[in-house]
Amino acid sequence: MRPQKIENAVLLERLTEVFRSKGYEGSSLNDLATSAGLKKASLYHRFPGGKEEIAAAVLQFTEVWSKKHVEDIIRDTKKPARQRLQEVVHNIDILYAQGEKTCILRALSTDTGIDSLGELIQETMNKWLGSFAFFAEDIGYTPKEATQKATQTLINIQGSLIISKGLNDRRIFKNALNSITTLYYPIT
Amino acid sequence: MRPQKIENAVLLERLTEVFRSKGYEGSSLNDLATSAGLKKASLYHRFPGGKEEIAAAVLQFTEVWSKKHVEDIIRDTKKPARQRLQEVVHNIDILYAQGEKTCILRALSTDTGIDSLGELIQETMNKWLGSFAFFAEDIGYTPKEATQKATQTLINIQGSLIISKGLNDRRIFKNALNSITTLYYPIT
DNA sequence: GTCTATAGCTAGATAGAC
DNA sequence: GTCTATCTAGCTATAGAC
Repeated sequence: MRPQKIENAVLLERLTEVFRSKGYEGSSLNDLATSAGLKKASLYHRFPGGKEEIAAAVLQFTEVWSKKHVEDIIRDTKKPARQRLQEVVHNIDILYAQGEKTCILRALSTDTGIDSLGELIQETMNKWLGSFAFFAEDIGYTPKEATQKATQTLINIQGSLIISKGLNDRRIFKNALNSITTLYYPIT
Repeated sequence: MRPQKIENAVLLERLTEVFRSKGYEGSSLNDLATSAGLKKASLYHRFPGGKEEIAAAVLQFTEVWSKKHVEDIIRDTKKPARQRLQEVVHNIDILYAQGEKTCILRALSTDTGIDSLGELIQETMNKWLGSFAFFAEDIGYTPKEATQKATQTLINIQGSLIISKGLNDRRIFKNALNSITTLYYPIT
């Protein structure tokens, strides 16, 4: 029972970064271990299920982050609506480092062929969708409109991240983030 | 000088499918060779540069496809504008198999670390962007508006592919494709 | 809990027969 | 041009010392 060299939250953050930038197959256990500041065997001690379990843990960690920085904020009806949206958009901006970093859900959605990962991805995406739809209904849109706006929000985020990186122009991500606000509060 | 077992275009189509579904690192040379109906060594004969050259060839093949099925059509001012847009949207629907298949540009944009691939991806995305912007200007939008609409078009396509797959709901892709038309021809 | 050492395998890549 | 056979390096994963 030695002391843990790296705290769990920090460990998961570091592991997330590796998967994010290299994808599932592109991230070797050596990559993961090195970035974490541990040796391969130590990673296996923490995650006996190996790479698959690490990826699952990373996705669960993402879900926890999302609950705190997206869901809980946007559903907190005690705060003014506009402020809630603004805060969440700001957190998303930080999450993706102004468009520099890709989405972990996307990075782990290709290849693999591991069903459990797909389910975790779907779970988190659904929670984002539900949260934005809740928000839209809260400020007066019909359920149908709300779902449409929430869907468009996710599309704008994911799409702009890809186009931003592909065209190597981070302004595209920035503009897309701004467009989220006008999606809910149109300039008439 | 034996006869070629598989024609070049067919070969590239098959190789594209592998990279598309498994990504760069996730696609082994055995995967690629098997799907192509050749042995590894034969692939090396066709692509001496190995996996990297195969990926580059696949991206160039994509560029040729795009010129024929997107650029040339949407820029053909002899045809009515609405019809051109409709044809291109239809081709995109087929390209992504109604949202079932991912984008090869996206699949090859993660990991790798091979600069030349990123440049090819950027090239193709830029051509799509330029084509849709040309179209928007052609039907009366200002250059600035045109660029915005073209960008939003690419965002909607890429974003809806990801969200569609992530939430396992192909209607999201279908709706996004429909929204492209209203983006250029708003229902006032 | 972390480490070194290593097993067993598959990856990308090449040599040479036909 | 395609194939079988093979090399080496890197992969995932485990055993066992501390």
